Amino acid sequence: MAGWAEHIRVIGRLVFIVLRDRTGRVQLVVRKNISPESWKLARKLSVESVIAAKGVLKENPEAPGGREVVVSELEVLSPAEPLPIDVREPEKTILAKRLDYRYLDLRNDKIRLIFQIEAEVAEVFRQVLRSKGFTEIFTPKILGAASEGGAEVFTVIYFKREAFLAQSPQLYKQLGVISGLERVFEIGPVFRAEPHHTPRHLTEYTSMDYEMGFISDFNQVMDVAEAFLKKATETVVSKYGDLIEKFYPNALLEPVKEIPRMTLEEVHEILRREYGKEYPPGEDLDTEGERLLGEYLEKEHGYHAVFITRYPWGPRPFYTMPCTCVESPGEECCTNLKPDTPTCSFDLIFRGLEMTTGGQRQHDYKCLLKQVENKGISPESLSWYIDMFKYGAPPHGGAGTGLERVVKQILGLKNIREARLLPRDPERLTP
RNA sequence: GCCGUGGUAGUAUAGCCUGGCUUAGUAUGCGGGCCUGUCAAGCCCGUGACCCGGGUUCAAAUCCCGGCCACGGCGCCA
Repeated sequence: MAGWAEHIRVIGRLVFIVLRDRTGRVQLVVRKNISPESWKLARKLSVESVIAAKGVLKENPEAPGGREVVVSELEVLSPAEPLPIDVREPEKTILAKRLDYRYLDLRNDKIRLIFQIEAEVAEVFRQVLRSKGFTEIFTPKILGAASEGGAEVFTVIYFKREAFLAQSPQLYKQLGVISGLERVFEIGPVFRAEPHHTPRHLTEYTSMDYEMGFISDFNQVMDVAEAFLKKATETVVSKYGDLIEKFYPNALLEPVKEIPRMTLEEVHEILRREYGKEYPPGEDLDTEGERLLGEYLEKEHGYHAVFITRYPWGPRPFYTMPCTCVESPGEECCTNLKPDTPTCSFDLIFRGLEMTTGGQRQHDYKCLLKQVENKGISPESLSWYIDMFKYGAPPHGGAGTGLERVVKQILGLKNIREARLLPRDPERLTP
C-alpha cells in the first residue's frame, strides 16, 4: 500500500505511522525486531512524506479502529520537508497563507470536503436541468465587446486587438434559446473586474446559468431555481451530513424545503416592521438588509431561502422584462421606463446572501431597442445580439447562480475564498 | 474604489498605548536524546522572528510618513 504519512509517533524500538490516501487511513506499525531496516527509515520519516509499505494486516484492539498493518518493508517514495502551514488544524493558519500552499491545505479532510461538496452541487445542477429537458452549452469566454457595461470587465490582448473576458454567459444563453434549443444551461467561469475586498466576492468564479423559452410567467424560472436548491441541499445533507456536522458548526444540516416569494415592497415592509429599517421605494437591499431578512425568516418561519421579486428597472440590466410589458403588452409598455418601474426579475437570498439573480427577458425587438437606449448603451456594440430578436424569439427567462456562494452558505464558511480551489481576488494571481 | 484595523521565529501569538528595564516572552513545529502500544504521545536538551523604505530621537519592534500585503465594513454584486 502507498500514501501520505499523516502522523508519525516514535516510541523507542517501535514506530506508528498513520497512512492516508483518497480512500481512508490505516495505522502502520514498524517494529525494530521485525524489520530493522524499515524501523531505521520510519523513525526519521517526516510528516506528509509519500511512502509505500508491505506488511500483514492484523486485528489488534490496541490499534485505532481495531486493525493495523505490521510492516515488513518500507520505502520512502518522496520525502517531505517541514511543512510551512499546519495541515492538521487549518484554522490555526490565516487563510492567505493556506491559499499560498493550497496543495498542502487540501491534505486535510475538512478542506477537501468543501470541494467534494462543490462537485456534488454542480452535479445536482446538471442533473436537475437535464431532467427538465435543458441542453448543456459551452459559450465563449473571450468576447469582442463587453456584454453588460464597461467598468467591471477584464481586458485581454487578443492577437493585436483588445478583447474582454466574459462577465456572464447571459447573451449566449439567450442565443441558445432563440436558436431553437429552447432550454439551455451552462456551468462555467465568469470574470468580474470588481476591486472588492469582501468575504463574498471573487474576480473569477463558477456561474451556473440556465435560460428557458416559452415561459408564460417568470415564476416558472423561479420554480427551476427552487427545485435546484432543494435537491442540492437534500443531496449534500444526506450524503455528507455527518461529516458536515463534525467539521462545520455553522452549516445547514437540513434540506431547504420551501422558498417563499415576496416582492421587494413586502420585504421593505418586513424590515421596517421588524428592524425599523427604512428604504426608499424601489431601493435594493443593502448587505445588512439581506442579512437581517435571512435572520428573520429563519427564526420566525424556519425558511432558509427567499425569493425577492419585482425589482425596479433602475438597477437591472437592459435585457430585463418590465412588468408593464407582461401585464399589458404593446408599443407603450416599454416607452416610459422609469427607474422605479417594476420588472419581472428576482433575486434568491440563501441564508442571508444573494446567490441567484434571474428573471424574464425582453424578447420584443422594438422594446429591446428602447431598453438599450434607455440604459445609454449604443445599439451598434450589441448589434449581433439585438438582431437575433428580428427572427422569431420566444418569451423566455433564466437565472445565474454563484456556485461558490451556494457552497459557502451551505457550510457556513466565513470567506468565499475557502470555497474556491484557487481563488482570484484583486491581489491574488497565484498559485 | 472609499473607510477602518493589522503585519513579530516554519505556524499562531505576547510585548507596542507610556521608546531604554528584552539576551524580544509563550505555544506548537523543526533538530537531537530517552522510551515496545502510541491515539494532537510524554519527558529532557537545542533551534529559530520584529514586512520593505524613509524620518524623529542619544536610543525605535514600540512614535511619524510612504509602499506592499492581509483582514473587515461600505458601495456593488453571484
